[in-house]
Amino acid sequence: MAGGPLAFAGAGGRSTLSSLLQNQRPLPSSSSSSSADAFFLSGSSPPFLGARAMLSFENIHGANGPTSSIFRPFDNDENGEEDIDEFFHQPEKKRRLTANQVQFLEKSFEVENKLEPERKVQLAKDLGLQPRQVAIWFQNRRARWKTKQLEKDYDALQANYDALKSDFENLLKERDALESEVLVLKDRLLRKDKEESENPKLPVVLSQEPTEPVLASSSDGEVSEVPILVSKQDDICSAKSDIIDSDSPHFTGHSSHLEPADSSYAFEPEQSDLSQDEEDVPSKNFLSVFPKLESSDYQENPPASSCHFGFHTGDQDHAFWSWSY
DNA sequence: GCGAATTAATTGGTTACGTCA
DNA sequence: TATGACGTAACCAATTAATTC
Repeated sequence: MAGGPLAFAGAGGRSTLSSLLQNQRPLPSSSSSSSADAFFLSGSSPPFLGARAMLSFENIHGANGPTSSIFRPFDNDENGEEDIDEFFHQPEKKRRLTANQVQFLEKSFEVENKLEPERKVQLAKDLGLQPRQVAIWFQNRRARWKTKQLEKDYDALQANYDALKSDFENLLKERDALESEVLVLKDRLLRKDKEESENPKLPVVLSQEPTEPVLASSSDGEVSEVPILVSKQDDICSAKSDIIDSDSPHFTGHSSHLEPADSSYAFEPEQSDLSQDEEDVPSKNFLSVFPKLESSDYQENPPASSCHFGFHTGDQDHAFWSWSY
């Protein structure tokens, strides 16, 4: 950002001798004796060359009317001293650049918004301006460009923010919907558990001797296999829900029937499960339990049916295996 | 005539570079 | 040769003031 040797010259307000020499605008308020001294002592071009050059350009392009009397003294040596004095008391008027000058500068700015010294001099020459004026124009033009750029950036950021906000709100709505769905499903499971607990059949099946429940008799004495299997699977599902939701009041009761092989890790999600989507959490969590359980003696006797969960139930293992087949 | 917007120019500060002791 | 002081130029942000609308 800092100015290098290739940067353009004379834009600063530093009160060095060279900058004073470059200061071509003897405004009444700023025309100090130092600048005048610099002018007279240096013996170089008058510090008013800028305005003069501007007017000369205007004369060339016929933009701003007749030549100002200000510059007659510099063109006429006859009464120069008197006119110089008149010049010093002439109020300086800021002249706007002509449309042609601005257009030329704009095109140049589009090519490169930094101004090398050679380019500055060339532009000044082409436009009939002081190099300092060209430098100032580029400086102001960069400032305007930066302001517009900031506005653009702000708009872009605002749009980005709005889009993200909208996405976030949609996600919140989606989350709320999913939470509602989870509540409905939980409620359904609880009701199911309640119905099962009120129905004496199902708990009895699980608490019976292993060999008997396989083909348990119904209350009317008929042997029925299918209903029992279905009931057991339903019960497993209930257990599943209890595992998921250990806060459930039914959890303790069922845990006596479906005691995990090793409770120290049975409810511990596998590492890989931690990164899973929360979608369908219950089933995933539920399934994630059983690979752990496989590490027990269950692994030595691979099940033939999906109902073999390998719960470490001690003597009751027989009941499961019998039931499984 | 007046106020707002635009813009040329100034001011003051910072930084990079060259020179010199 | 390395280094610090100094001068110079370029740059920027903020501001002023003339001009235009």
